[in-house]
Amino acid sequence: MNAISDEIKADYNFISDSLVDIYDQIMRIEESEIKKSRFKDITAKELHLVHTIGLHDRKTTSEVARILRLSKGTLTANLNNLERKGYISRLTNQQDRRIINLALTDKGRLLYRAHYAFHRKLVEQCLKGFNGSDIKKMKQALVNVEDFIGEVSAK
Amino acid sequence: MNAISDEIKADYNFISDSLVDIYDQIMRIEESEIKKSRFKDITAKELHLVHTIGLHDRKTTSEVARILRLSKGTLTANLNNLERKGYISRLTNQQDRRIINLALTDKGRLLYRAHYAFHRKLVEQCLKGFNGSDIKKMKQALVNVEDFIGEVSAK
DNA sequence: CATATTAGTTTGAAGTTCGAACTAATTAGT
DNA sequence: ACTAATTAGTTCGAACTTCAAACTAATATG
Repeated sequence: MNAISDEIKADYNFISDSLVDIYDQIMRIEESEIKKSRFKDITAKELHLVHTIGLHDRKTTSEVARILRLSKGTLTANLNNLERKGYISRLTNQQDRRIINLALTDKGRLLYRAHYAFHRKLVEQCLKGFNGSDIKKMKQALVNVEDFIGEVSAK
Repeated sequence: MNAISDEIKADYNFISDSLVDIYDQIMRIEESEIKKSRFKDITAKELHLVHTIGLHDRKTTSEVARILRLSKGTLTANLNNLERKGYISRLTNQQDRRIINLALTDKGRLLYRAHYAFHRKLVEQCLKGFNGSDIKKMKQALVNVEDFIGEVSAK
């Protein structure tokens, strides 16, 4: 191994180690920020579910379960909690009355937007001082990770 | 809003939306990869704990609990499981016999290295085709996120 | 029209997490 | 030196999450 290679290795290790802890911390901060707001009764997991339902409006329970990789039973339990707290509503599909379409209530949409704004602020801070070509590189890095995930999953 | 600003906005949204799902998927893949190996009895959470103990050798139970932001009771339960499965050992500190120093067993170290190698491969794929200055930008982005987390936490 | 399939809920068991009470070891105060 | 206070880690019970299997209701199939 020469000096340049060692340097790159050190960079990779730095990035790898950084990434591990950052997400835990983001999760924790998201929850603690939300608990400072008017939405005190929401956990990080519930926030994640509200985010998913907001992003995928009026999807069925089964579809949302598949997206989040939760069992249907688990999702039903989570939905009961969020419905009780007034963040989501279950809409019986009139074409096929077995199907429930999930949607956010007004309160749920407010939470969704607050959460989304926080994410956006995080990304803005992350890319502070980056120019167009830097941002393009970042997008490429994310696409690379998605590809890697896809490859490993397919195997 | 002009055209350039809208484009940047779209980039931010793309990055923000990407990030949300990627980590869930990485967690899931880490667990499923590990279950294909000889370490079938390990969950994603346990893997995370083994990683932390490997990274912070011979730290006390309380220190590890603080790092992972788990209660001491929870950590004790997790350590019991990992000790039973043979991945970690508790070393009574001879200077102060209240203190337990945590360490990986040989088996635990093997798991740690396999997991670390997976992380490294992920980072390598992520940064595929990046030059030295691109990598520097990536590091900067991570430092920016850490700073943001620090600021929000301090408030 | 009976049967099979599908969507979602219920249920019970297993596992996780927390925080308070507890035990054992060490340190501080007098 | 002796008592009290503190500290490290464990135990315990309650609350919550998760899953998978059994179940109910609605729709599709042959």
